[in-house]
Amino acid sequence: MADSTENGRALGNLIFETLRLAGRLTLSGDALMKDIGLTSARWQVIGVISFLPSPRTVSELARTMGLSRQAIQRIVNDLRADDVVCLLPNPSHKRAPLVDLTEKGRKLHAEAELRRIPWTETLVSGLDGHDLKAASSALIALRRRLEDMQAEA
Amino acid sequence: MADSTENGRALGNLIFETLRLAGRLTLSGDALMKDIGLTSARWQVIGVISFLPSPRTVSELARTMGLSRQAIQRIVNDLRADDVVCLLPNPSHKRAPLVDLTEKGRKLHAEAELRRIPWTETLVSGLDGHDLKAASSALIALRRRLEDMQAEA
DNA sequence: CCTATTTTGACAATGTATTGTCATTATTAA
DNA sequence: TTAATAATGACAATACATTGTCAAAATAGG
Repeated sequence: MADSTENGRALGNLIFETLRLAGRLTLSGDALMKDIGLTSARWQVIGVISFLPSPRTVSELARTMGLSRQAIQRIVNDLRADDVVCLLPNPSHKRAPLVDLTEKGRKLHAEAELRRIPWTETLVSGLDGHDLKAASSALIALRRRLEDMQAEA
Repeated sequence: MADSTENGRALGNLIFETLRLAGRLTLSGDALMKDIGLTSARWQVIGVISFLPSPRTVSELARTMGLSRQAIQRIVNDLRADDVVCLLPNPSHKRAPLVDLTEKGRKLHAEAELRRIPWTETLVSGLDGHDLKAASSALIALRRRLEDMQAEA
C-alpha cells in the first residue's frame, strides 16, 4: 500500500486483518454451533438477547449489534419460526414487539455457552490479556471514528 | 459474558468488536467507492490484484484474501463482465487462467487510491501508531490460532 | 508411465446483509 | 390539538459468501 504516512500503512494493515479475522470468526462460529442448529448470525442474535437485561425490539437489537434492522428482522423471523424466540407485546409501541427467548431458546443458548466457553479458553491461551484489551480499544476507537464520519455525511 | 477467566472475557469483547468494525468498514468502503461503481468486495479484489507483483489465479487470490475461491470467482466474473479485469492464459495450468487488470481496471484502481488515501489519513488522525500495530499483531495471532484449530479438525 | 490424490472452474442451494420503498405508528414541534 | 418528522415492520431487489457437487486438469507417488 502506498500511503503517505507510516500510520496510514499501519491502519491499512489493521483494516485488512480485521476483515480477514471477521471472516475466520464467522467460519469458526458456524462450525462450532453447527450440530445444535445455530449459525454465527443466529448465535449472535441469541447472545445479545440473552445478554441484555430485558427484551428489546428488533430495531434496538440491530442498533446494539451495528447491523441494519432488516438483517435482524430476518434472523428474528427465522428464529421465531423455529420457536427459539417469541414476541411480547410492547406497551409503549403497538407495532414494535419485544423479542424474548422461549424456553427452547434459553436451552439453546445454554448449549451454545457450553461450547463457546472452552472454545474461548483454548483460543485465548498464548495470547496476552493486555494485548487483547489494547486491540479492543483500538478497534472501538476506529469504529467510532467511522461512525462519526458516516453521521456527518 | 460469563467466561471463566478475565482473558476469556477480553477475547469475547475483542471478537464482538472485530465483527462490529468489519461491518462498519464494509459500509464505509461501499460509500467511499460508490460513485466510481465499486463495492467493498470488488475494491478489495482489485486492490489485491494490484498489490501482487504478477497476475494470479482465482484460487491464489482467494487464498491470499482468506475467502473461498467461489466467492472470488463470482467477483472476478462480474469484474470481467465490466471489463475491469481480464484473463491471461496460464502456461502452467490450462484451466486456471491468470487474472489481470485491464487498462480500465488500472484507471479504476488509481481512482480508488485517490479516495482511499485521504480517507485513511482522516481516519488515522488521533489514533496511536503503536496501538494500531499492536492491534494488528493481536488480530493476526488470533486468526492464526483459528486457522490452526480449523486445520486440525 | 500410470494411478491416486489434489486442485480448479462451474453450477446450485443456502444463509447473510445491504439499500430502497411503503404504510403505519410514535414523537416532536408549532 | 394538530401537523410535520422520525421510527418501525414488511417486502423486494441486489450483493456477498458459504457449502456441496461435478468434471477436467495438474501433481505426487509408486
